[in-house]
Amino acid sequence: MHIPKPTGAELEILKVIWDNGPSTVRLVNDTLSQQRKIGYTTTLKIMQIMADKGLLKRDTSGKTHVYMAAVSQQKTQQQLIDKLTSTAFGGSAMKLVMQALGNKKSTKEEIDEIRAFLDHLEGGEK
Amino acid sequence: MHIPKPTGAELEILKVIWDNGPSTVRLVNDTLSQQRKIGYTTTLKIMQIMADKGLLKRDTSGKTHVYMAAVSQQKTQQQLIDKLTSTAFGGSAMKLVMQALGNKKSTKEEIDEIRAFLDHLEGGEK
DNA sequence: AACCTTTTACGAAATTATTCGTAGATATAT
DNA sequence: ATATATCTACGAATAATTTCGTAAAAGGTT
Repeated sequence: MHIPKPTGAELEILKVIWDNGPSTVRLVNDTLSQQRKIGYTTTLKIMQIMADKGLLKRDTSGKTHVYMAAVSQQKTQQQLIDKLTSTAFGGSAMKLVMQALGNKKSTKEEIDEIRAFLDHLEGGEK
Repeated sequence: MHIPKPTGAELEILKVIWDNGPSTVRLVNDTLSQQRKIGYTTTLKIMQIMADKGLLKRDTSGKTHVYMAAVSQQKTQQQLIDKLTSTAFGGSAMKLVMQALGNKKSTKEEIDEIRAFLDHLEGGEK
């Protein structure tokens, strides 16, 4: 089965669950409600849809269902980066990286961190 | 006036115009048609909407209107990166960069290019 | 048991985005 | 000038996403 890319609202929910671990609709909705106006049944509905799509798994043994992520944060992030890279950066991840670095005030620490990361990357190459 | 973020179909069209410069609906549609099935009037309609939104400007002096980008590729790319950063990377552009670099086979040349870019960045700091 | 609260299920409305058919205008060719 | 092709304008159909009202089920409490 192919798991589709999460929509905007779905991504919001995934973020809450990635941060908090397995969660009830109540917790997710309380968290989202701090950011924007959203009804309980709206959150419920989207989470049900996500379970159908395979984005979430759920434990329905109790009265209150517990939902957990069925897709990893990392894989999802990569999926989104790939999409953005191909749609807006002509397929070049490097261009995306440059753009992300360019318009950003970076501290020396952050820059050094990336340098270290590059060294590590290069070291890992055969 | 606030110019909204382009939708998926709008971004496709912007890309064609960024690549080719001021373009007619015909050219844009011919280009998009090579990638996927899309009717002429669909392309026309979206481009008209984009002009209304302020994403495109158009010269209507001739019979065949000529559309040009009203938003720069760079600014739009940055806007998309910012969105992705905030929605999927907890606001950290660095995390996004790491992720983009990490799951990517990079050549030594590309890595060196980024190093040079980092040096330049650091040099540019006040 | 009768009541109150919380939850799920369902369906449909509202919103946003995409698609295209049809009509009328404008130009080009014969 | 009539026919043909191309273009814009307009409106509406379709699709995808987000929203929430209502009702029934499940647990709690008294």
